Amino acid sequence: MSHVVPPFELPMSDPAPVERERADARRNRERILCATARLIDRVGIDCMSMDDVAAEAGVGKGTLYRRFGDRSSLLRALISEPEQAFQDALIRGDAPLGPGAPPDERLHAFGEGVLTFLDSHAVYIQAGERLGGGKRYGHPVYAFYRTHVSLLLGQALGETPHHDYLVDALLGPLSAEPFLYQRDLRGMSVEEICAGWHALCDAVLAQG
Amino acid sequence: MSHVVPPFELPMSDPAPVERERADARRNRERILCATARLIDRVGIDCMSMDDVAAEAGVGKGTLYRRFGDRSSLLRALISEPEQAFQDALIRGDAPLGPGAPPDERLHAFGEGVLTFLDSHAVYIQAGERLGGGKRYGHPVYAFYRTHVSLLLGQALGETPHHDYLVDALLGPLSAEPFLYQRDLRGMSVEEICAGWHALCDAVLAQG
DNA sequence: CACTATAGCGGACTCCAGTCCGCTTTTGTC
DNA sequence: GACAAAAGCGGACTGGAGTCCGCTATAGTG
Repeated sequence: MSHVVPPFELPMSDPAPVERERADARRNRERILCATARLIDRVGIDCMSMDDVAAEAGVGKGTLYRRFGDRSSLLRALISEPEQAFQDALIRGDAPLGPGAPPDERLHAFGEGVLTFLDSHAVYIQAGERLGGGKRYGHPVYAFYRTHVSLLLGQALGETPHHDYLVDALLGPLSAEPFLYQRDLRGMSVEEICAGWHALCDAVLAQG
Repeated sequence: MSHVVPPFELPMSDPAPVERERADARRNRERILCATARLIDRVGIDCMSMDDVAAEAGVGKGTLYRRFGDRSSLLRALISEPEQAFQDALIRGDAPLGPGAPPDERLHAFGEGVLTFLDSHAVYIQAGERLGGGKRYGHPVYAFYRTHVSLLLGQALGETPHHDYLVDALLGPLSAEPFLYQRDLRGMSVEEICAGWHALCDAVLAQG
């Protein structure tokens, strides 16, 4: 199962204790993730109840919740592998996404990367956030992105007033809800959305 | 005088209730709204269940839902009066919020107005959106704001590429979730948030 | 005032997320 | 291998959102 990943912590949020996983726990975790993917494929993300998942996986609800905490986290877990890969690419990957390119180029590459990621996965994130309730800003991924953009913007512009605000403003359109609105309700192509974000980014970069 | 808003109709969030309201319906609507306000005051917005509201108001749940559709709409209804007043001020109020001032000034005034409104009411909107699920972009209020900002930006800059995208990007930080994040999690004052938005707005205006 | 069509009403009901707690399996230790 | 502690397990249970449908009050008409 390519989407099954060990329960590591997200980078730089935790020193990662990583205890050994019991065999039955591992088996059930895999079953649950597979069952979730199967169910989403069969009935759609909105009609998939947690009871369904437990039944499909052949485990009890208690097990499901012990593992994944809530619906939101379960859906996140489904995409944790590509999410991790993207974060790695930001830190260790090739330029311009990774280190080596000038900060403004990296910033543009970052936005494009997030939007491409959203194109594949926004539906899961959005569905998770819907019932999770305001998860976005509290999620470690947001903190990670924020640090990254803050750093790049600082490198590009130096100390500027409203630095922090502009970081959030740049990240705003890179979240699932606005993306899905633009793509599905406004009918924009991913290229158009990317181009729009580049324009926003340029505006902010020019401002400094 | 290109910045004067032509007298065409902008979409309003609450199309006039053309039909006469039955006496019992009116009585119950008032009871429900009062009960909701009382309950929020007493137990807090998150602990207030719809059953509680119905019981406190002395009506059945059916009545509650017939009236207000869902929890999200009930919470919206609580602030519909000031919301309406703000929208009126945008169309018919004094400059710079209303017509008469140059578009860039009106844009700045709009942002400040929304943020001030959010400072009082974001909690209700956010609580509603949490269980409503992605209501923001589908809500008539968003369409109204969108039209308004689009018009002002168009007057200020003329036809520019990515016009629509930038409108959404400007509106992004003016929604409840980012606002509450900035105010309550990041500990920013409303003044700082306003100043940040002005900077964003200036960046976009300078870009054209 | 009597009549009737219809808007309004209420609460039992369904469905689902998330919790609780007693039972089972695993793992480390001797 | 025996044992105890710890980790894992499962499904009954709770509580709340939103629906359904038969009953009731209202307002318009003669």
